[in-house]
Amino acid sequence: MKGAGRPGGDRARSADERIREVVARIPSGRVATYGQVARLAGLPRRARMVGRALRGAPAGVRLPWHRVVNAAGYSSLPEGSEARSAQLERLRREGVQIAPDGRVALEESRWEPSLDELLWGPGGA
DNA sequence: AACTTGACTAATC
DNA sequence: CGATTAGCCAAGT
Repeated sequence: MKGAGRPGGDRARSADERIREVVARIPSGRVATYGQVARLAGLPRRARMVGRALRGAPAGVRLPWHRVVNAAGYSSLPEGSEARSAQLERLRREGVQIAPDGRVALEESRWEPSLDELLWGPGGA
């Protein structure tokens, strides 16, 4: 049969799936950047794909999407949008410091997964 | 099938 | 600091 494999190789889960897994591990009170998530998901330089994955994430899949901000420390959601304020609101509630202009204190709150944390997810045990 | 968009980013000017 | 450029690539037109 011809439909044996997924395009791009079936040795791994889909990119979207891996991205979601990474985002799901970001601890409360911490934030990660799109590029960082991409890298951790094994997709270096594909930051845009992270945004696409989150945007297309079904409502049923509850992910801490609000813990992902851009490399400059700002929400990448449209300025003035409800989603944007919701994101900052949630982060604030988790204890993340946010400047008056909406910039997240990346230097202080960036998630730096330890080796243990990384091995934790995929059937680590 | 060509072209544009976009929850991005790092480098350069 | 802001503007541009180049890299990236799935989806949408």
